[in-house]
Amino acid sequence: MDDKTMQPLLQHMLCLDLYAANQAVHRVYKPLLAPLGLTYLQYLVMVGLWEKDPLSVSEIGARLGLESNTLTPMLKRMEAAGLITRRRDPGDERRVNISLTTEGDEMRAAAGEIQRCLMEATGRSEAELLRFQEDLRGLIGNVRRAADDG
Amino acid sequence: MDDKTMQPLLQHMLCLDLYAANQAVHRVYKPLLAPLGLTYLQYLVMVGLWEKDPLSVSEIGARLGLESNTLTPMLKRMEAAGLITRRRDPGDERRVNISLTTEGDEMRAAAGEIQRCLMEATGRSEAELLRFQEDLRGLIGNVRRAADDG
DNA sequence: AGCCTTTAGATCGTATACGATATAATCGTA
DNA sequence: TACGATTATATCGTATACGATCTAAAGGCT
Repeated sequence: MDDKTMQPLLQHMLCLDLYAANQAVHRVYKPLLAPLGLTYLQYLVMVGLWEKDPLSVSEIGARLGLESNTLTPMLKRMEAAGLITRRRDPGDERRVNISLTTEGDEMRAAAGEIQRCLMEATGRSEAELLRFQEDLRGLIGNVRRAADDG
Repeated sequence: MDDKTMQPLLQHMLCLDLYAANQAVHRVYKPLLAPLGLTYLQYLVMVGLWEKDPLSVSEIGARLGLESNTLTPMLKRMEAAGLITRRRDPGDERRVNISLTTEGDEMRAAAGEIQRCLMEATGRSEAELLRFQEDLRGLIGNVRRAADDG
């Protein structure tokens, strides 16, 4: 086994493909979200709020794998854009409840079409995507456990 | 079909899983790379240079899907850290050749072990990972084509 | 009640990302 | 050979990410 095979070749690295896949998906979303004035991450927050409203900052963080250091500035931008409101929870003053404004709620109508575009962009059937997603989630679980242990 | 099924549920969104997968891998790498003083992205650049040296900025960009607006500042940081050198190509003064310093080249030795840790973190066999990677690359290709067309 | 710990957000500094734009070098072609 | 188009990199502004640290509120325990 020579030097070449001992080192991680870029073309063999799964991490790079995950990086590239995420980037590619991000790039499909951007032009679809631009007319709504939403970034990719902001869209993911909106999807969460369309499911359940209100959500605390940490509840949003649990869904997206992010913490207040990333979320607080972004949520302030979304508040300034008139998409959401931020209010201290009366029952627990540590928590900040995030709610959709009327304007934010009305964007929900555009989301179905965006999701359809994404499905189509993958060139896969719904069944294929579900199988792939299941595989991906198993891998995520393993990697997260490894990160927490190590 | 009610409102709920018309909207993209967060738990069904593949994009979120790709986002989470990338994040999880990133988090496994970080502590492994910290002793080397490398960020995740800087590591990916180093891997490229361990394969071929020198590389131009755009050659690195083609491998990582990034452009000079991201790479130039990062490469300057790597230069300041003594990992690489940046020199204009004498044959084409538009190009900037990136080369490893002796210190940068010597880090190569640590890369094999890091790669092994990552493989292990996935909890998958090499064959399983290759199959998954092939699937992922197919999906990336489709999504990129969709992004370029649309 | 007093006090220690935990929890939820916020802040700061640094490092990606990327659209838009600028600049200089090279190329193509009339 | 002049000159518009293209190419390679750099710069700027804004938006993520995240480790480290701070503050305030809540919880637990004596």
